[in-house]
Amino acid sequence: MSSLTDVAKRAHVSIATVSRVINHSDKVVEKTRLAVQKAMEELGYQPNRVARRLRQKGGRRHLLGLILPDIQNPFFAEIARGVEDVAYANQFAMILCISDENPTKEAFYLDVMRAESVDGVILPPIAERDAAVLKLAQSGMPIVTVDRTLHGASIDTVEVDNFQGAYEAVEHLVKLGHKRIGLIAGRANLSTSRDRQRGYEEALIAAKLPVRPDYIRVGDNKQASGRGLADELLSLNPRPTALFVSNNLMAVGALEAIHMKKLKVPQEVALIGFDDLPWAEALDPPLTVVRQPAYEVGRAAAEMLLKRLGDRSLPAAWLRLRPRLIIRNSC
Amino acid sequence: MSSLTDVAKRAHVSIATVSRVINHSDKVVEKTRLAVQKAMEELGYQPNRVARRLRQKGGRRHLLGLILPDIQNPFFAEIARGVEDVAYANQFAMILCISDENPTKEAFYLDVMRAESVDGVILPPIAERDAAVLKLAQSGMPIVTVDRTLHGASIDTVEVDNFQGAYEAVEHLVKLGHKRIGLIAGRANLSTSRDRQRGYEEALIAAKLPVRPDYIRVGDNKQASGRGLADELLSLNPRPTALFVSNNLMAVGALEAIHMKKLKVPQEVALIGFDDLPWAEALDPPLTVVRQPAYEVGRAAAEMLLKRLGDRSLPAAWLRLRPRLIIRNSC
DNA sequence: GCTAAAAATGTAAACCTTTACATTGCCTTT
DNA sequence: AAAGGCAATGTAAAGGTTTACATTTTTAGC
Repeated sequence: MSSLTDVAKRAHVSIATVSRVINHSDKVVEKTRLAVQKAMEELGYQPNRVARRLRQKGGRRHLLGLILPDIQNPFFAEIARGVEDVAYANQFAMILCISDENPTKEAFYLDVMRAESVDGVILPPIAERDAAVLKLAQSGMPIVTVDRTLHGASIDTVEVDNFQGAYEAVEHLVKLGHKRIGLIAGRANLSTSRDRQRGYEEALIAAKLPVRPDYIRVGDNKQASGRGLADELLSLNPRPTALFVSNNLMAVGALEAIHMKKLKVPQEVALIGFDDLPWAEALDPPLTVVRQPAYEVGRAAAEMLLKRLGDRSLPAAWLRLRPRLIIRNSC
Repeated sequence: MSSLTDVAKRAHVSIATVSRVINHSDKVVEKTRLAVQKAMEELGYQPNRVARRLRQKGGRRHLLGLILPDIQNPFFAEIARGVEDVAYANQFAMILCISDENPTKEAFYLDVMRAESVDGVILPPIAERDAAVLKLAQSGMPIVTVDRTLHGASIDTVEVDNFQGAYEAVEHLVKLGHKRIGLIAGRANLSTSRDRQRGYEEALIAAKLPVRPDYIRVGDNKQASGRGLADELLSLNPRPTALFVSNNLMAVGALEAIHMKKLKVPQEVALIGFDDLPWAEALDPPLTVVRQPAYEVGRAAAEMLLKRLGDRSLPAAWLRLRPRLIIRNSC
């Protein structure tokens, strides 16, 4: 692996000049620049990003971090695509780490981000008060939170109107005549879960329907918990005629539970999930969902981060995107 | 951000000693070690990974790269989980990049890996002869290829017996009495696609059935192409009574096409996909698939890489895992 | 208590950049 | 023709770590 020194020797100039050619090619006279470029080419020289980052303090390192709680959730995967597209278009590399909804792991990867000195980090915080994220933000690392709200600091944020999405979903069920609507809520301690639950409750209240605590179960956003809790809800007497499920994976789980109980969808149970799935059409039946614009969330977050990198003094931005109810055949 | 020097000063020792405490705490006497650890704690010291990597040449940098062609494909996402679990258990950070099946992008990220000087890289090569990967491998970077074979170098590999999986799938269809079996093959230029096609053909030949070129379509592994090609195949006259689809996303697409044509599965068309899906149970109908042990592929690859990091002189290892036919209701 | 060996610790160079500051060389002005 | 100014280039330090080698301290054997 050739270094600056090798190039400098070959081009008969100093390393400073080579460095200048690489970075701000202005202060170098044409002839020298060409000689250096020729030497770089001949040696197949590639700047060492590690050394560069060690030296460079606040600069653009063209590296951006994304920490996701669960890569197997298509919602997050779609966010990743959005971020990546913007990053790549701007010659930024995106490195992705998986925190697995595990605070220790998140802290570990936040530290990796700091230590690798990425330019900025995008992440859905694991908890509403996430000390590790806050600490990194306070240390001056540009951070954009997505999907979930973080309390305790003013940080760039892109989120979706979860309340609205849930409200519309439940309203839709009400309009279809459902009076007993169950909720499988998402992990507590997540702003999204709470907002969706609030949307559910308010929609019921607006329809003058009772909010029955026994119709509300709290899951962990995983498929298995959706299955288990749907099973519980559907064993109730009288059982709910409709279920609103607060996340995509749990919705699939609920569907499995319904199939296991051999109930007909939507005749015996209606089902609405939060988050779309690329194969929602192919499910049995095609699933009605509240679609979050996940790709746009990712794009917007990356753009926001890039903007902040350009000007650190910008006030914290807050973008709230609107979800959309996609009606298929499950209710 | 405190540095080695700060810790050294505070503990009244030299930076070398501090470094030793951090790395191989053997050569340091108990008392000193405690003093250093105390100082580190008080200062909240965290080693600077960038500086560390700059210095450390062949050593363990505790950073490992994974480049995946498509994060939205659950198969790859599952591999990522496998790799991540092993990495994390060994205090390695895993950084993940998305090449999007795009050679330019792959080359870009390979360069990022080199430049960030990760300890090693795991990836399914985008093409069978992937010059960029070969070049990086030749430069001494430990590489483990997964899922797909790379020609032109002896490199650690973890793959799945694609031939066998496809053979069993088609054999199963034959046993059920199907005589006209269509194939939606995967992207050309991928070893997996070819092996699966070979399995399909040999199974037909073994059953003394003709291999009809018009029953074979080549897709790009994306959902949309599965939909389109299934539509084409099912418009043929006589149309195939069964489809074997060479990847999960295309299988979902095929399912959509079948639904659009209002054909009954499995009565009118049987369907088998390659790669399982976490929600295959909830599809209409639950999809029969050849399940690849993706998680194990990831785990094995990471373990292989870690092993190689321990001893560079090891001969290239080659692990072939067996897929399993999971019979559900689509045939 | 002295010496030699072993163990612990310290010193300084190296890794590859970037960049402040110094130097060189050329051009313009009087 | 000399001086001053400016543009181009060079020199060297710094960034935080690891590590070969040098030095100091401890231990053991007598």
